[in-house]
Amino acid sequence: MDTSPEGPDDLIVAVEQMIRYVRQSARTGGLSTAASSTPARLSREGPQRLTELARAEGVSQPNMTQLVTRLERAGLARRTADASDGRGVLVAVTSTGVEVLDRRRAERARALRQLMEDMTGPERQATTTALPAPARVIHHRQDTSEEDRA
Amino acid sequence: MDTSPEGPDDLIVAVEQMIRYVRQSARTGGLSTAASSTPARLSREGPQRLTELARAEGVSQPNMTQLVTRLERAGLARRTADASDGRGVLVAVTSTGVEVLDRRRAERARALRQLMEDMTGPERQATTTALPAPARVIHHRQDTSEEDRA
DNA sequence: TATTGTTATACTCTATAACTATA
DNA sequence: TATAGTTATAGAGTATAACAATA
Repeated sequence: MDTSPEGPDDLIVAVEQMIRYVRQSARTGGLSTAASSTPARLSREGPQRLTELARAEGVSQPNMTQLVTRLERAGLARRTADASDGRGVLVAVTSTGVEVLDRRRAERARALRQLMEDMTGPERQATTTALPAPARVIHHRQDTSEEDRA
Repeated sequence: MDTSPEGPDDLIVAVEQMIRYVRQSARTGGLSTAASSTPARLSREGPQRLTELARAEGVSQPNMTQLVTRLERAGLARRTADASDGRGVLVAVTSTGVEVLDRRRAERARALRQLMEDMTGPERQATTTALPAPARVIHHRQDTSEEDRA
């Protein structure tokens, strides 16, 4: 029943190695994946409610509370009161946060570019073509399950 | 000097999404990446010294001490004294550990297979071809830097 | 009563520094 | 003195449960 000759095991190993590599490269910028994903979203989509953020990032509300506290301490994000709802807070990225994001993005891009320079032409070609595919499928899958929950 | 039309940013996003997906799927088995990588290595290569393990996994010695302690508590690994060196310990995977690894491997394979079923034929083809390429380059890069250190 | 956010608690994963025991 | 391993300490990142404030 195997669709691919090598079986999925090789792919899993490949993905795990890529995970390690990217995580290490990401750490160079001083931010973990969790710590950078939220500022990135805030910079993309503007200030948001804490609950909304937690849901969007797929983490628990207490987790997001802590994460935002850490981001605030690092000067990357800011809490402001929500004028329309006394219970809520709005979380926004700071200008420092945006700068750090840009720097980090550049570093990761450099790491990935260097990785691809070490590939053969066909490998590079195939990678460029293939990599967005799993992402697309995952994205679609997540959207669908969110609709299920709603 | 961009080699690819889309630029590396799209690839980074793709990789990050894959990381999240695989991490979530891996968690299903009850073991994090760190907690499963070491038993996997032990099952592949046999019992090893703690220091050796730490170096191979790229973590600090205290980290490995803790990790092995957790694995022992979970019944997945075992410490034995090294007869030839009173200071050392040998870490081995248990039969339970091997079973859990197998189960986990199957679960991940299923997740990945399902992911690939949602792809178009060409996407699937390209993914199978491309995914091992970054892994190969990363692997080579790690080997080289280890030689540098030695 | 339901929702928003925080606090309390606990566990994994990670690191560095200090320590113990053996070589 | 150098090496192997553990303990101490600290911080990120994650979760659930309990709580306070507001709607």
